[in-house]
Amino acid sequence: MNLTPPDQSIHKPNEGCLEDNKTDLMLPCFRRSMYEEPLSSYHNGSLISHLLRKTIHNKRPALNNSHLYLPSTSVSGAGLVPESGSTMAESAHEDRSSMSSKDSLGESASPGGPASAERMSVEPERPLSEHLQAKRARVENIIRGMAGSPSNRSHGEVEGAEGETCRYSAEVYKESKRKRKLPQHQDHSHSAVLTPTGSPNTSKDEECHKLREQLQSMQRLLRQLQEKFLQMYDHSNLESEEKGEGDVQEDINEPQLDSSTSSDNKRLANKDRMKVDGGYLSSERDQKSLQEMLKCELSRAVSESVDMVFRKLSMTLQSQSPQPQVCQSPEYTSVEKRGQQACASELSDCEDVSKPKPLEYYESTPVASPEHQTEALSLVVRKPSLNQLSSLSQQVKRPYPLHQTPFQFSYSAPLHDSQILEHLLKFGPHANFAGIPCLPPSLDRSSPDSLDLPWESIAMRSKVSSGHLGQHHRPGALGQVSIDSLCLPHVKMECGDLQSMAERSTFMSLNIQEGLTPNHLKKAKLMFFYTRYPSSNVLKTFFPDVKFNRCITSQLIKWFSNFREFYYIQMEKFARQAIVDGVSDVKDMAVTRDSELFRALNMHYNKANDFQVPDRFLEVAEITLHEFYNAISLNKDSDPSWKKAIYKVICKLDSDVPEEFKSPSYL
DNA sequence: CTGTGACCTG
DNA sequence: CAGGTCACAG
Repeated sequence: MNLTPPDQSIHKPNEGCLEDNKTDLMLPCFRRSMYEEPLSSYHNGSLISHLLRKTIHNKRPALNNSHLYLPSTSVSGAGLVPESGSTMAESAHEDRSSMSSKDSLGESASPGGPASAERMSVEPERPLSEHLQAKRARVENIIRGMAGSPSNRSHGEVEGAEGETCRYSAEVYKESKRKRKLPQHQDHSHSAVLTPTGSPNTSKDEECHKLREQLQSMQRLLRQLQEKFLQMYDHSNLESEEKGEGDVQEDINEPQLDSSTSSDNKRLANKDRMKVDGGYLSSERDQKSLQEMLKCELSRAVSESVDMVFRKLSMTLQSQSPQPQVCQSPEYTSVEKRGQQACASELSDCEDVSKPKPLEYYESTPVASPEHQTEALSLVVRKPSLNQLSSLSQQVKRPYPLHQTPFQFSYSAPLHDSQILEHLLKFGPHANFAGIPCLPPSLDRSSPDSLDLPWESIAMRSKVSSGHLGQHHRPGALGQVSIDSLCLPHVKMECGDLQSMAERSTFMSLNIQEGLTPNHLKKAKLMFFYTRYPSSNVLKTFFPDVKFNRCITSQLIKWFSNFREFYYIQMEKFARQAIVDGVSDVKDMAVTRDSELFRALNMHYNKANDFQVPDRFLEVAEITLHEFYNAISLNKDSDPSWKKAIYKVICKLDSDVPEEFKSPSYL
C-alpha cells in the first residue's frame, strides 16, 4: 500500500540551484583565467585564491622537499614515506588519513592525482628534473582540467589510489541490482538536474569526479599554504629559540630555498596589508599579524570555496543515479582505507556481507559503533594515546603533519586554526569536531559512535533522504551541513534557509545511533498519536539520530504495525462492546479523554501520561470506532477482509507530526 | 524482487 | 514487541 506517493518534484529545488552555482563552484582561481587577473581585482577571500593560484603555478620543489625534511617522528607526515620511526600501524594510520595515497604515483598507470603528484616527492631513482617536469605537467594538466570543460578529462587522470578504489567499487556496484533500487530517484535526477554535457549518466559521474578533484585540489592548495604558513611560523619560532636538531634546521632552511617562489606569493599577498620587511617577519607582532591574516584568508578561502564544492557535490550526489557514491565522495579516503572488510563488518548486522549493498548501506557505512567496530576498523582508526596527543599539540612548531585522523582532533588541547581547516577539508564539514574549542560542550564531545563519521555518510543520508522526502524535502538540508555550522571566522552563510540552518546545527550535534533505543520506541508511540501510517521517509526524518538501514527501517515500521494492531484491536473490541451494550447511535460513542477506550490507548502509547495527546487523535479514534461499529453493525465482519475498508479510511487521517519530533533529543 | 502491511504466534 | 508468514503492489 503506497500511502505516500513520491513527490515528483523532490529534486526541483536543486534544479535551479545547481545551475546557479555551477560557475560559483570553482575557486576564483579556477574560474578565471589562471594567469591574467591582477591582484586588485580580487575581493574578500579571493586574495588567497590568487595566492593559491600562484602557488600552484609555481614550481614546487621546495614544498616537496619540505616533506623530506619532516622528521619521521611526526605523528603522520603528509605523504611522508614511512621511515624508520614509523610503525606499521602508523603507516596504515597515515595511509588512511591521507587524502591521497602515496602509492598512487608509483602504481597507477596514469599519473598520480594532484595530491600525490606533490606528496610523492621521494623518488630517488628518477632524475630530478624529469620528475619535476612530470609533476609540473600533471599539475598543469589538472589546472587545465579544472579551468576547462568538465567533461574533457578522463577520470583516472587525476585520481589517486582512492580513485582506483572508487572505480573498483563503481564497477562492482554497477553490476549490482541496486541500479533499480531507486528508479524514481534516478528518473528525477535525470530529468531535474541539468548536466554540463547533457549526457545524464556519464556526465553526472564525471561531474562528481570533477568535483572531487576540485576539492582535492583545493585541499592540496590549502595544505600547501598551511605548510608555508607553518614553515614561516616554525622558522620564526626556531629563530627565537635557537635552533638545535638537524632536521629542524632543514625545516627552516626550506623557506629560504624557496624564497623566490611560494614564499614570494605570501609576501605578495601580505604586502597590501602588512609591512613585511625584506626577508621574513621582523617582529613577533608582525608574525602574529601574519598568522592572523593567514588564518583569516585561509578561513575565508575555505568557507567560500569548500562550501561551494561540498554543496555542489552534495547536490550532485543527490541527483546522481545510485552509483557507489560513497567512494566518489571527496572524503572517501577515510573509508576506503578500511578496506572491504571493515565495511562489511559494519553492515553485517543486517545483510549478507557478500551481497551488493542497497543504498542504505552507503548511507550508514561510515558510522562506527562500538558493537561493530571490529578489528578491521581499529586498524584504520586508531585513537592515539594521550602521549601522542600531547606530543602532537607540542609539535605545532614544525611543519606539523597535516594528515590526522579525527581522533587526533578529538582530544587534543587547543587546536590550531589550520588544524581545524585541515580537519574540515580532510573529513568534511560533517566530521566530528569534538575537541574543537569553539564548539559548545554539548557538541564538543561526540560519543565514540560518531567519532569516525566521514561526511559522505551525511551526504549519503542526504541523498537517500532527499530521494524519499517528498514534500518534506528541503533542498540539501542535510547534505549541506557545512562549515556554516562551524565557528570559523568569515564563514559565509550562503544558504539562508533558517530551518535548514537549524537542522544543520541540530545535525552537527547528532550522535548517530546504531540501533533503536527505548526512547525511540517511546517517541514512535507518541508519533502514533499523529500518524498511524508513517512512511519510511517520515521515519527517517523524525529519527535523524538513527542510522537507518534495512533492519532499522523494518523495525520501526514493525513498531507502527504493532501500534496499529493494538489500536485496531481496541477499536474492534470497543465497537463490539458498544453494540453489545446496545448503543444505537454512533453519536453516543464519542471518544473523549475520559473514555475507557482512550485510556486504554493512552496507557499503551503514552504510559507515562506525560504527553498531551492531540485532539485530532481523539477525532481519529472516534472515527475509527464508528467505522468499526458501522461495519460490525452491518455484518460486514463476515467478510474476511472487512477491516481493509476501515484501514483505507484511517490511513487517510494521518496528520503531520510536529516539528519538535524531529529533534533527536525530543524525549 | 523488494517493500510493506496484516495477521498470527510466542 | 518481535518473528514469521502471506498477500499485494511496484
